[in-house]
Amino acid sequence: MTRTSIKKLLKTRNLKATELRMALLEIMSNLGKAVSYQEIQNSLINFDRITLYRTLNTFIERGILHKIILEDNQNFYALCSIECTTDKHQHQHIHFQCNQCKEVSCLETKEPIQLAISNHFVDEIEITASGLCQDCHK
Amino acid sequence: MTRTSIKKLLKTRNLKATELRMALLEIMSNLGKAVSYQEIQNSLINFDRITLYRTLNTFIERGILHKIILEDNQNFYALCSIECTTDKHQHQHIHFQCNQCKEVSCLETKEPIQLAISNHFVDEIEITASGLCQDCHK
DNA sequence: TTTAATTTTGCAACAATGTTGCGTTTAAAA
DNA sequence: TTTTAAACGCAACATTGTTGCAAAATTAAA
Repeated sequence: MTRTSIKKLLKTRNLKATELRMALLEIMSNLGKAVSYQEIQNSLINFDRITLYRTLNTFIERGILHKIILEDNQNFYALCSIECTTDKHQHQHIHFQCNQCKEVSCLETKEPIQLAISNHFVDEIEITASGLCQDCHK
Repeated sequence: MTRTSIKKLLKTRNLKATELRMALLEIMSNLGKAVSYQEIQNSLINFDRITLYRTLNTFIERGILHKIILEDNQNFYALCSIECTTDKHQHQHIHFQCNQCKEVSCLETKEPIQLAISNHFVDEIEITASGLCQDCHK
């Protein structure tokens, strides 16, 4: 994403284009993958961690980012597809972490994920898988 | 579980029957559901939190408990079915959290959960669902 | 029952992250 | 340029994760 398109995105979500917000979205879009909280912190320079904390939450609320929670309690963040809105995240994908390179990717599914559980009224489903990615599988 | 059967369980996993371990397993088996870390702490009296931390990890390593990680980074813990061993957790179930009463339950699936992702070699799958449980659905 | 060996505990100490309040600063509209 | 609502940055505190190590407890053996 260019700086201009990032500004546009922020405007559509009624958010001001502040320095940290711009920097965060530039990093996320440049990396083009799910990014761990650690990696986000390491990529930013001269930032305030409380502001980052609030920025991440704001972006999640406004449907710009989604959070991926993995086994070791490490949080990853990924850009939402354009369909996400302030009201609701619309993800039809699986989160996959490679056990070797530790990269996390969002894998789109062709068909909506369905899950019927007797006596339970399912609203949201989250699927996380781990194993080896193509690059790490010899 | 009776205190005797808890002691037996610990022995099969080569663990000494210490006070906190007994108390923790009594709580877990009495409640008979997935329990949040908070709730565990609140149910215990006069305990050392580092010991609890290590006890939980030990139990997970030895296949006595499994950890359930939910969206808000709240960890729940549940007793493993008898099939879990030191080497590997053998869970074929879905973790469901009710959005209203916040209870978490482990729902067994009749058939093994399968998931094929092109170019990815899936080892483990974790499925978390949220919605309303039977009691909260009017 | 007492002893011995090993495990486990409990404390200190530190790190990382979550969370809120509030005065100051900034972005963006007027 | 001025204005104003939004956002920041700092203080302050809470929770949880994590390791090392000496003391205590459990268990098996004598």
